[in-house]
Amino acid sequence: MQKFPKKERLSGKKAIGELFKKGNNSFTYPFKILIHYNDTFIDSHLRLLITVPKRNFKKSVDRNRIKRLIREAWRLNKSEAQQKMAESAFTVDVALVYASRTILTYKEIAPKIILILQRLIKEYEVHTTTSI
RNA sequence: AGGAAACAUCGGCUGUCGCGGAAGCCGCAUGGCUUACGAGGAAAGUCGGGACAGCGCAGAGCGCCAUACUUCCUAACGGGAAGGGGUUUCACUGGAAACGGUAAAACUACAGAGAGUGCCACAGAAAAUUACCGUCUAGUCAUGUCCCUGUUGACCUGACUAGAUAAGGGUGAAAACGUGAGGUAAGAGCUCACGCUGCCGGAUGGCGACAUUCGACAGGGGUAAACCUUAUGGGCUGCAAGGCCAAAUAUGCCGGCGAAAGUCACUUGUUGACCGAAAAGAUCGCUCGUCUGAUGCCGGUGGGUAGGCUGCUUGAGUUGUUUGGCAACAAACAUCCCAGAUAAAUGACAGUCAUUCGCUUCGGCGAAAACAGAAUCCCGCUUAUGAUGUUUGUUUAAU
RNA sequence: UGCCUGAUAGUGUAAUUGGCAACACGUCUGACUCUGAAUCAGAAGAGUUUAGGUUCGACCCCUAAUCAGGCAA
Repeated sequence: MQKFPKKERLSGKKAIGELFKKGNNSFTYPFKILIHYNDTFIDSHLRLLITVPKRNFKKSVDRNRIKRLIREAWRLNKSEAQQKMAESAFTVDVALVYASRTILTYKEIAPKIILILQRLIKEYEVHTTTSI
């Protein structure tokens, strides 16, 4: 099943503030990526936040479309990462900030998301070994 | 065929995977399954107006703000409908001219400039009860001419003084009713004829704005999207309003804040209490009024929390028929329940069928598909928009 | 969500009862210098964010739009 319920989405002023304040910053075109490891388990093992800045896209139609495409790509490809993290005792928060100024199609976005998820798995393995 | 206005609709179906709340079922529970439903005409701008909610009643006067032809519609509006007046354009037409008449189209923030104040650059004599040049009359002086040589004759020209006048002075965006005649020392609506405009009164038509007509009077520019006058309306704040629950905490720190006249008490003074209502504060501003008024109030600063439920979607509602009305719209009857998210759902991929465009070897192939995304709800306005269809009237061509 | 300001040469600012759009820096040309900078002289560069209206006349007044900035919770 390739679902994407509410629990796997990051929400709440406090959690988002924490993520943007303490998260590790990296960049993979066209996304700016923020990752933060919570010490305790909250709702789900992997939580995602999608952001499209209003500065680059003035019309809410465009912002909505980009967010929907990213969410769709994430939903269809996230299962591997979720399986790896299934036994851990903490939660990984991820924020994707869309940094391009043009609207990409689904066929362009999907490979990038797959790439980002693979990197995420590698980073996760490093994090677990060092922390233990 | 072109362009205009109004209204309606924007992709359909199948498959695979998802999202949101609702209802039902299963489960101790996290949850799972099924069913139907799930963006717009502008959801936008936040420009008007309401509903709803809260605020130490919101009251009076002044100020402030908004609106401004009439009637009607509406819950209300700065919105809409119908009508009136005006402006511009074009055609025909009357007249010597000034200026009108008829018909059509487009536009119209359209109360008052004859209540008051201000302003009108440059140019022009003058920009608003004018007077520079000019024109005319009278007087004084000077020069000259004439002859009847006058104490002080007549006339021409010039200067000065006192008055009359507003015809002409070609400027300007705008010039003191227009044209013609009379009249006069010169002139002037000073008078007359024709025409124009305004105001008052009467009559007729219209609910009314107003129109037509008669009489009398007047002819003193423009600007109120300058101040203003008149009339009407306006309490303020907004669903992040407001209510409830949970969690957390600090009556934290700094500054400011009064008591007239009077009574009582004893510890007789920077005392306490009563009465009273001052300072201060609230009500958009000011004055009054009202209310609060000491473990209190006001201002500043700082700490904690920042989760959930409700408000929340059944409403000036949708669709249809009939009736009334020129229309906006209203009434009656029947019918239906039709989004409620919260870092924020309404989607992705594949195929196929329609629509439009281009190329066609007429088999097809390729491409495109506007403006744009609900956030308390509703009625308007404004702005952005590619098509397709229907209706209406208009222009051109043909019959 | 609800409000409030502003928009003028390339840049920063002026422009008052509504009457010729101004100043500084920058740019360009010339002079000075072996060359450059500084200095001196001169020139160009806008029609006032856009559209409509009021007025004889609009940066200024009114209406609508566009863009930018700010405030409250």
